[in-house]
Amino acid sequence: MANIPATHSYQNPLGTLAPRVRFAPSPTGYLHVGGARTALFNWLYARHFGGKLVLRIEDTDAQRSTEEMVEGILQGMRWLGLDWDEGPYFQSKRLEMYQDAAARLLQTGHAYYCFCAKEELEKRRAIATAEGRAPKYEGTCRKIPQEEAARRRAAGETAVLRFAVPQSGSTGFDDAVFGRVEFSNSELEDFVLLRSDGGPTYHLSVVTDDVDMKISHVVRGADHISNTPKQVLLYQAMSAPLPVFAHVPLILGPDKTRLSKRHGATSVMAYREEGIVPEGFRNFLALLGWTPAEGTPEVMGDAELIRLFGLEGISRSNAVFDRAKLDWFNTEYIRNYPAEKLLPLIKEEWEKAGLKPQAADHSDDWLLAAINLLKTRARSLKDFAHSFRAYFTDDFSADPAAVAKFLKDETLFPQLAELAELYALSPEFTEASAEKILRDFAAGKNLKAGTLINASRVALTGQGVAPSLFAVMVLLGKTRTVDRLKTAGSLAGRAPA
RNA sequence: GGCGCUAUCGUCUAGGGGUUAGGACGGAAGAUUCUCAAUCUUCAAACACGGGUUCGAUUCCCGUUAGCGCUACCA
Repeated sequence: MANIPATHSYQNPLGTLAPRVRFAPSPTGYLHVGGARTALFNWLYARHFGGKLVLRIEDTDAQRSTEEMVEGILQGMRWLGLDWDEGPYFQSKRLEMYQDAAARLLQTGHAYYCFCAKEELEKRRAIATAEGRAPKYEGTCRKIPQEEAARRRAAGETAVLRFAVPQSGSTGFDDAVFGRVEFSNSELEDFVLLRSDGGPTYHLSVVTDDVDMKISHVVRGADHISNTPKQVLLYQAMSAPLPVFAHVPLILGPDKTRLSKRHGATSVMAYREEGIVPEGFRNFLALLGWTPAEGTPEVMGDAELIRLFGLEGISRSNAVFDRAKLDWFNTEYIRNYPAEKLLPLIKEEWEKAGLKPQAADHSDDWLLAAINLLKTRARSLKDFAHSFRAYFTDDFSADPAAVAKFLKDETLFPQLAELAELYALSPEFTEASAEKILRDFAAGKNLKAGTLINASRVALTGQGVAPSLFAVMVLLGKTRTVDRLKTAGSLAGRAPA
């Protein structure tokens, strides 16, 4: 703990040297944006303090959990570069432990068997709701003497195990983000610990595991605030020290409702598909609900994020997921990445688009030069396989809007062909020479150089937007430049000149 | 419905008893003229409402409203 910055308050109720945090997703869906942000915060916290991140898969709901989702979550974490130090542990493999914990709770009088039929409870709940009463379990079976309950169990009667919530007083905790949160015990119902099939429910498995795994800081979504008092009660019943709870506000869609499928991409892998670079996504996510000290630039790499991260910077209000800002982060990262780092990522995009790059000189160096020329204009990795396609293959088509804007005048085609001849004849082919030839040619024809430049750009790249034309020419090389200028007419959808 | 949490530009947020309420994204305008998705410059844009407390509230307190969360033999 020697290198903990003094600016960050650090308390560790478990007294372990460094914090132990966990990310505990339920594999009932892919790693979604909210889950990824929770994972990220835990990861940043662990890395900042040199602690451990435990990955735990909460798959006690056998109906809804699938192996495919487990793999999806792991994939998402790997893509985001969030490595964990322990696990993944699977709750489905720790069932005995929960049952032991439940047995102890029964023994110590903190739990009791409930024989009420599920259907009956549902009916009662429905009536209570209809009458405007709180649909809370009345504690009917709490009155059953222990011996009688044991007898009925032995006779084979099915039952769930419920936690006996204190009937008065209140339960609270000091949240690192929200401060003191207090709930009256009368608001809490005798929640189920063990289902009738003997499987644990969420509350039991979470706190049993968090205690067993010596989790010092529970950093999770704010949707768990209301669950926390039940868990606090469980810690107390188990005579275990409370961890620090830090609840993180939720991420909402643009309509301010909880982020969900109807807001588009919900799995983080969908962002990879869209050409988002992981570090950019991570940076964006980190700033949703957390702000470092004032004056820090928003673009921060891992090291900076880890150095600055702390629970005290977490906000208490929900944050709206702003796609435009994500895209901005993405462009920042792409432009600041060295081409060497971009190349493998871009190769994936080419593969996905079925594009086989034909480098002018067949070398990676050429590809890197091309990437360096283009990267300041990229918004997504996908651009390299789509709007930048013409740089990497001769098999491309023109953007109709660009043609309409710069290449609609038919008289341009013979001019471009003539210009192409000049280039073909020129012994020199540099940015300066290419520019001189074009400008001289334009002057001779009494044409505006800009008109010719713009037309050439479309002819060469199929796009209305590109880097400086002469840089593009040199990059493409003389042969391609000449060819494309000559065939501009067919590219524009007209008969070849 | 009950309980809990939250409330500063459209969005992410800084700030905090007296400020021209700051920044970033996005938007608008201009510059550049070889395009803009590049670059530079400029602009618009917020303290939810009502009561207190106070010399003074956006800031503290209470209420209202709104949003979100929880209210399962899901997690």
